[in-house]
Amino acid sequence: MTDKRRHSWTEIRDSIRQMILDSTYGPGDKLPRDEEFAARFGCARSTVHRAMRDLAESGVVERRRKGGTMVRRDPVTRATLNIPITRLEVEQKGSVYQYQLIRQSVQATTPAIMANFGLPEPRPMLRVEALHLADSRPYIFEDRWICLETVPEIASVDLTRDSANEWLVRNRPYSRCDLRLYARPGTESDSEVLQSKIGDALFVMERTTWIGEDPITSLRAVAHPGYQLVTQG
Amino acid sequence: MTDKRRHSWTEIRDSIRQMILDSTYGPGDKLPRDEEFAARFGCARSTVHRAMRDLAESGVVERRRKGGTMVRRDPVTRATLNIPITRLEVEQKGSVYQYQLIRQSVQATTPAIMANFGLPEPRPMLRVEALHLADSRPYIFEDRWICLETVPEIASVDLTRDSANEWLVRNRPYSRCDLRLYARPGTESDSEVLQSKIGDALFVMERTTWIGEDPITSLRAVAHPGYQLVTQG
DNA sequence: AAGTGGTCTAGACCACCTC
DNA sequence: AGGTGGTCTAGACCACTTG
Repeated sequence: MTDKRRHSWTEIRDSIRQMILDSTYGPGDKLPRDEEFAARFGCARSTVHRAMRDLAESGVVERRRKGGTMVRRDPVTRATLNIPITRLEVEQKGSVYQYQLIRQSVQATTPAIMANFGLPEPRPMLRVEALHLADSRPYIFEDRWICLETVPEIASVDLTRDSANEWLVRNRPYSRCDLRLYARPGTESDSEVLQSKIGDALFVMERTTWIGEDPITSLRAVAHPGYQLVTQG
Repeated sequence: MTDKRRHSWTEIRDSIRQMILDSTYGPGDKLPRDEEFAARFGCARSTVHRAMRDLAESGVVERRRKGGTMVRRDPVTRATLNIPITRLEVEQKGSVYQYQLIRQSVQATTPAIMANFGLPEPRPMLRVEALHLADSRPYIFEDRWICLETVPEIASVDLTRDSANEWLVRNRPYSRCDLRLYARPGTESDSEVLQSKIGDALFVMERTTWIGEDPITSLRAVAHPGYQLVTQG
């Protein structure tokens, strides 16, 4: 009796991936149309589509309407970073979380922030500097700019109690997020808030978000010495 | 005349997301079944499914068979890191790429590497230390361990010519990848390969990959001072 | 203009998990 | 054991983009 089990999209994805590794289809080659694959595998076109979407998301192939499906010339390793709300990150380590608002004012954007957002002209935004603490020790210092035109409600949030980080994550979805990670030697002003030494290697995360074309927030988060960003996928 | 346009899954996703932001459904709440939503929106269940899958992938909801769909209590920001082959990263900046093999030998895994892989016992692996250069200047130094049982073919690759980075990405798919990012002060041995100064803030990426349960490779990549990891999504 | 991937439908069955 | 999400099918139409 023949195996009448239906083809699963993961099987089909793995078969196609194997053909790519086999060099049946090399970098830059055009793959057969979904319909063609469906006929070969004896499954529905939508099942091939599901498999292809997975390969596209993981960076193995590139798809274009009318253009077809190509094997990517430059394979990439894709990793998903989960960036939790800082309070939860601290609490999940079993530490006590505290938060301190350091400064808050409306200022015109600096050239660096304008560059982050891609704005041609300066714009007044709410600048918030705040410190997150774990077990009463500095954990992350954040210097954040929030666009008042896009997020007017932020003006009525009591930022001495609730962190802008948490309020924004819970209340403002974003459609685009730029991220920049690097190491930087600690400065004198870092040492004041983070209790670090001048020259310490500090881990910095810069994040800028938009909803549609409208800027939401741009922030630079500087972590205490020894901080690690971990992901598993 | 009524609008007969079909509902798109993005519209439905946005509607559901809006209800969550509206607190129609709060953190931890159970959402209606997909079928129920389909009836309300007047669309097929699979369209609701498509919308829900997107919300689940972006960390807004959590789904379980029989358990239903819940609004996540702890919203997370998810960002996808694209980690290209180092050669391409250098070339895309318009620089000239070079590669130098520094050391290569079979050694028993150190406790740190065993911990990365979750191995209970030491195991012989190929250790490769290599330097990637951009315009003749040190770019990234990598210290890599490759499991000879999982990747026996690596023994026949000429690692003086081709980087293990490139060979593995092109030839070995992985099913799991752990990533750890942090900043570290430069040591004396860093300064030898990276032409950095002792105490410089260096950006470090540690990556460990498996295929199924089998270890593939674990590496620590130390970047030159000033390196930035950038993503856009 | 036409070919390709993207989406939507309606229905069926399956697999997992909680109840 | 039963309810829920996950998958698969077959078919249709749509939208993008390239030849």
